Amino acid sequence: MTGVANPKRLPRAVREQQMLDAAVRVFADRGYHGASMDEVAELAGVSKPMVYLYLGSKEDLFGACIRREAARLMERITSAVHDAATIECRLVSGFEAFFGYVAEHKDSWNVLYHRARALGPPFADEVDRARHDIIDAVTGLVDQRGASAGEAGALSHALVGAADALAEWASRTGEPATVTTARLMNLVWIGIERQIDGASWRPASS
Amino acid sequence: MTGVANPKRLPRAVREQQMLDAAVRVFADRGYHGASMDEVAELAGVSKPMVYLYLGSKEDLFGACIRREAARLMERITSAVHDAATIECRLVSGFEAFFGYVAEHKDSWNVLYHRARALGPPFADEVDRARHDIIDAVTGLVDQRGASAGEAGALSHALVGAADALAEWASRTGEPATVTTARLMNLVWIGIERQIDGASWRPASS
DNA sequence: CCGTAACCTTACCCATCAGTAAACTTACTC
DNA sequence: GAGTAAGTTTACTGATGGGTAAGGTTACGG
Repeated sequence: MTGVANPKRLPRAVREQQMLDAAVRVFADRGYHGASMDEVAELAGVSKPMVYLYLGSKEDLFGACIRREAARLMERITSAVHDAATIECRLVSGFEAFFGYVAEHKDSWNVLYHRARALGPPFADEVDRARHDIIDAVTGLVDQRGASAGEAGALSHALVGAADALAEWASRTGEPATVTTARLMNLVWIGIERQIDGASWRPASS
Repeated sequence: MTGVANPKRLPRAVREQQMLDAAVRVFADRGYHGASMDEVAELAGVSKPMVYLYLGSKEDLFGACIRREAARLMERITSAVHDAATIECRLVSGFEAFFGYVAEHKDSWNVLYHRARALGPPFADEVDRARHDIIDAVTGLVDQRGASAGEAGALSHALVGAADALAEWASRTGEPATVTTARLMNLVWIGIERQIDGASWRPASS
């Protein structure tokens, strides 16, 4: 019983959330295959059959974790971007929200980015769909003038990838989200503007 | 016996490479915990005790895979960058080499990027060290004038992260490495130049 | 104060899989 | 063509861990 003290009987909805909290943590620490249902149950302060009763199989549990955490992340970003006028503002708000989320919910980010993405079709697809929702939103920002087909999509992927890497960096150095956002904007904003305007870099030498 | 036909006895050095080939594939497909030594042995066309005799434990085997694949990737990039004069040329050559490698050795990239990175200290450190060698090289390129402390480091992380994401994109669309490289340069080159010159973007609103 | 339903546990089964013991077979040397 | 070392296998063990059966305990409505 090293889990949080749960001396009392609790309603199902509460227990389920506790189990999901524990599961996110264990999956974040050990990965899908490395995690054991016993450990999840223990950390949740509950016996194993409870987990199976409420959340189903290990796959079901992992799926539930992914859905909950992805929804939280998405909600944070979309609500931040919601009331920003210009493209630049939306990008800045989105990045700040993202970096803030990763800093405050490392386990959640770990499960989504490191663990789920590394898995086969059942789960990687789920999280990739969420990722693509973000990328598509970015693409929409960058491609308002309907530029060349793949251009904007590739750019969005690169942008999100850069943000991922910077999030990791920032969570190690502990710098505030606004600073990290400035770094990223500093690197890519002119390139994005150029994409919006249709200009492009040409290879000079090889 | 679904593995490659190995009807004959082979010298140790050859068998070891076959085993590593098989291991890289299985680890790429299933992840460290999901992979079984039986499957590795079968795919290598050999029985399990051979794997243990030649490569040691599962951890040893995974470590050997990581080291071999990381060395291959590093060697390809460094040799490509070697004879390029300007910063711009070095970046372009490095990116092209990287995208080319990922396209041609998906399993290798998968193990290094998705599988090993998602693991705990023993392996993640190993591959992170290789990753940092690359990032440091990029930092050296970008920070030749000795700019502000963290700036160049953060930029390199973002750059490598963007490259990772684009590599994934490129491996899905199948576009040639030169095109992907142009996309990336198009996005970040001006920002990099600005970093080299010491200029910086400043948040305007929000 | 009794029933019943929601909450929760102990104790087990069995498949998978890392790792090994012991022996067999081919090739190469002297 | 004996001797031996390298290459290789079959057949096992022991632990881990997903999943379940059967039953115990608290709350709460009637």
